[in-house]
Amino acid sequence: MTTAPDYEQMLRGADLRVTRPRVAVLNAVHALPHADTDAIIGAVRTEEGDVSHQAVYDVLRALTAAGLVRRIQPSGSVARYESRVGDNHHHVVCRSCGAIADVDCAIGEAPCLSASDDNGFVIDEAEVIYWGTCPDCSTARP
Amino acid sequence: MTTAPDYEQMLRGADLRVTRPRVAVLNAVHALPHADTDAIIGAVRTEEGDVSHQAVYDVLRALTAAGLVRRIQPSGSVARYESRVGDNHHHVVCRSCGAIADVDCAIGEAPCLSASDDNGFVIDEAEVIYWGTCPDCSTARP
DNA sequence: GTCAGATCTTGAATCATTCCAGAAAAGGAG
DNA sequence: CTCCTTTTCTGGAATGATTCAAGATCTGAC
Repeated sequence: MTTAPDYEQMLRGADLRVTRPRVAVLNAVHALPHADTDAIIGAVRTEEGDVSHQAVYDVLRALTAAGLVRRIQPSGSVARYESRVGDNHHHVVCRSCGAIADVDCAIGEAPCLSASDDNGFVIDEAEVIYWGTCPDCSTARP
Repeated sequence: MTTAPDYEQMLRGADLRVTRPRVAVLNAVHALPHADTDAIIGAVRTEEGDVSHQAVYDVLRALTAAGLVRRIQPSGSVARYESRVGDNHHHVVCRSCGAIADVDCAIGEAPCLSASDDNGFVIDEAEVIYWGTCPDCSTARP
């Protein structure tokens, strides 16, 4: 991998206490892009031994609130988490197998799009999900 | 309302059998924009008497597959349904209260956006969700 | 080292959604 | 109009992600 992020430093920077479960979850989210909660729990337990699923849920919520991870949840999918934050990129999701890939945003800063009519809402982010078919599924069933 | 849609005609046009629950669900979705399943079940029962929740779930899935209604599900929300289909419009969602409003798409046809890098995916739709604060919540807590 | 408060553990509860098997109804043919 | 086949609806139970609750443990600051 690239320069290993200093997870402890990241936590302190976000005013979060440094605990083993938190470091393990941060590590898992960085190692498994777009992983769901279950996969993260598995990775954390492999690395750290017993950790309650509840702790993982709590940690993920805290990290999301602190902006250290980003939560995404395409329709029909469970919650997934990724470590790329701050660059307002988007996602392409496979309708067939649910695979997710990153798509860079041309603008890079939120909100990258402006609404034609904001209905009086104060908009701070435009989230784009591209729906389609991934290469594997396209090949399997042309 | 505008000219009352002929729900029976719509169902036949989509090669779906015409049943009381289906007409009632179509009616409810048109009457309650962005309603969740529970609200639709309530509206259907008010109008039609006892209808099992299972029937409503089945009908909503059939109508969605037929393209008569559109299913939307912003992160952290339950499934919601709307009757505007075919114009590829988008939505603005309030982070505070969950309110949803429609936003017309400047292009109008899917996919209205093209990805900077499609990762090999065949993309057929670009779904945009604007996140922000609705007028009510903005006023309540400035 | 001590302490208050944040965080983790364990175990149960909630809630949207789905699965199942049988009963009922719709649409087409005779 | 009546019968038959297929789809659809009913009723009840199951699933699975996520959350709630109470008490034990750990972190960071003094």
